Amino acid sequence: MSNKKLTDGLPSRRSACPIAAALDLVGDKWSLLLIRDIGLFERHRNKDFQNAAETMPSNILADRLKRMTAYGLLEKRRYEERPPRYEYHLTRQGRELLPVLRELASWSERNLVGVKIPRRVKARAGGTGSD
Amino acid sequence: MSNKKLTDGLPSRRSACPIAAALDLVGDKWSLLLIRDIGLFERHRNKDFQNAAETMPSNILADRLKRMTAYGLLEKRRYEERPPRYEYHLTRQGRELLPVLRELASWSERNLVGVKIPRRVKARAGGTGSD
DNA sequence: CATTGTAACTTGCAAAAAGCAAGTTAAAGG
DNA sequence: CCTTTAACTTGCTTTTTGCAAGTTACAATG
Repeated sequence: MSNKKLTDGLPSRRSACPIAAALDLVGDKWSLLLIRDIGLFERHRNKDFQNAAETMPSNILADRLKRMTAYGLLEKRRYEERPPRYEYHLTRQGRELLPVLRELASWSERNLVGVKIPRRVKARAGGTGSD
Repeated sequence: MSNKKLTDGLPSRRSACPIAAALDLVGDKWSLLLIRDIGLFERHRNKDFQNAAETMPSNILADRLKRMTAYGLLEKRRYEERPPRYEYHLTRQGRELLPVLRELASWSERNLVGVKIPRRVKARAGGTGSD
């Protein structure tokens, strides 16, 4: 009955930079994975999202669906009336984010396959000449 | 002398999905903006980053530079010896993220120019047919 | 017609990350 | 010595995320 924090103040732009503006909308931990689920993995329903490999918390899931619907990236459709059930689809704007995801995936496959995440880092100077 | 939290446990992959893996590395609020600063805006030094339009907190900045250097996305170079001064450059891996940023910027320019962020949202069902 | 089941959320509280301001370090220059 | 500057670091507050349990609207079962 009372939306409080997460759904109230939607983010304002940090700057005029288009990259920053895009990240203000979808630059959090989960939004782009939801776009991936819907646009690339044919997942459309609440339960489908919960069955994704990443197990996103249900409150965050609900919030992101709401936010991205409000932004116009997603569209919420009732697919069943009498027990009211819903599914989410990408709008044109949402669909046009897929090339970003494909670039990310491509980068990941080229550069990250089997990347070993270091445990403890000191990050001191003195370039290793990785160029 | 004692790194504590932010620099210690580097993120582990949420899943085997390459998109998720990429976002585990750079899917936070600031990392991609730093890649942008270095790769697109010719900013390389601590102070340059602080002069960016977005005013990132200095502790977060330090942490992200350290993390991304540890990941192999950035390279730290000493450009002056006797007062020790450093600058950061993209490695090949870091540079190959730029197409992702270009896609993001392109999406933003096509879909977000002058987007009015709504103030308060209820996000109820009943599609508006935005497709 | 009470009981169980299920999708789609919502709520409360704890944990983690981000943000802010002030402090530190290593030197140069006066 | 005293001030200045780049490049961080530290302590503390605020915001976001995560977890677990609860709620709502029905359908189906017995």
